[in-house]
Amino acid sequence: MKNKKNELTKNQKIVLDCIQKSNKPVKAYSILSNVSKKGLKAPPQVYRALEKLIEVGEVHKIESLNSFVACNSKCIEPNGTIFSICKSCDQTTEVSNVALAKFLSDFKDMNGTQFSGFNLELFGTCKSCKT
Amino acid sequence: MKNKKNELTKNQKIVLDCIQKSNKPVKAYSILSNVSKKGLKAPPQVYRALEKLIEVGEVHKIESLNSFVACNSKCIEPNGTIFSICKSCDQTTEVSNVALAKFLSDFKDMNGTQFSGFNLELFGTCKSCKT
DNA sequence: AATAATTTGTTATATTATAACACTATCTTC
DNA sequence: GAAGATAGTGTTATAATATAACAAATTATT
Repeated sequence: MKNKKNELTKNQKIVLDCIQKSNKPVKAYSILSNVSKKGLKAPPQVYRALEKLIEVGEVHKIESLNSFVACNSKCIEPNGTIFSICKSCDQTTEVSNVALAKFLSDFKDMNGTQFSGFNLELFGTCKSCKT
Repeated sequence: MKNKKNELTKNQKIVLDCIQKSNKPVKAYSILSNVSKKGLKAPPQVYRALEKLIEVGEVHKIESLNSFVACNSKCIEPNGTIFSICKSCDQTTEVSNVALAKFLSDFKDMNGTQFSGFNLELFGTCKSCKT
């Protein structure tokens, strides 16, 4: 069942706020230490908020970094994520490329069945790390 | 520097063999318990073998499952991996689709720079889980 | 208000992964 | 084939990531 106004709860807001304020993917325990002053003192509190935020699409997990980012653009693809990740500094940005998103969404398996979701992580070197 | 014959070492062979015998991605600690009878008794022994096997391309890590699979096909793409993962049973297969691989390899960032690598995980429901 | 569902706070513990160090084996080159 | 370099091994300890389980509090529904 939903929240009355379909809004995020206190803890979920606190965690989301923390993630949004970072310009890089954040690790769960880093979130935990950042929000401990706001009353979230144990891992489950953070992980539960993360789970919900991911479910509603406000947050994505960067699997290869075990880290979390806020959804910036309002994703162009509801069933998939595309990230560009700097191998050197972990700076990560959500890639909004219509052609790529469409290619992936439309992609079918050998039996012609469409996949229900995808996650693409592109690795490279970011601008600041190149110089 | 390489091994004399450019071969895998004993521990690397043991770990690779264990992964190849599985029809699903295997977790590091599952490998550990499977190979303990062959003398690998501590996590670092497994993780070091995995690191090398990944480096030489014999094994890939499935990030969203924290698990490892053997490279079956000899990948069509040297710099990227594409997996199809069953959401229900974790059955995973490496996808060898030339068009998709080419699309991803050729994909460029906003500045026109090619990425150096990619990992794509496609989620769906496998044949046996559908029935 | 009574019930149901969700969220919270908390403790404990499971799971995944690496640091550090002493030692051994192999490779290189002279 | 000895000396130094490189890579792999065995081991202990611990770091980092994530979840189970349960009681209490909050919010929504009737």
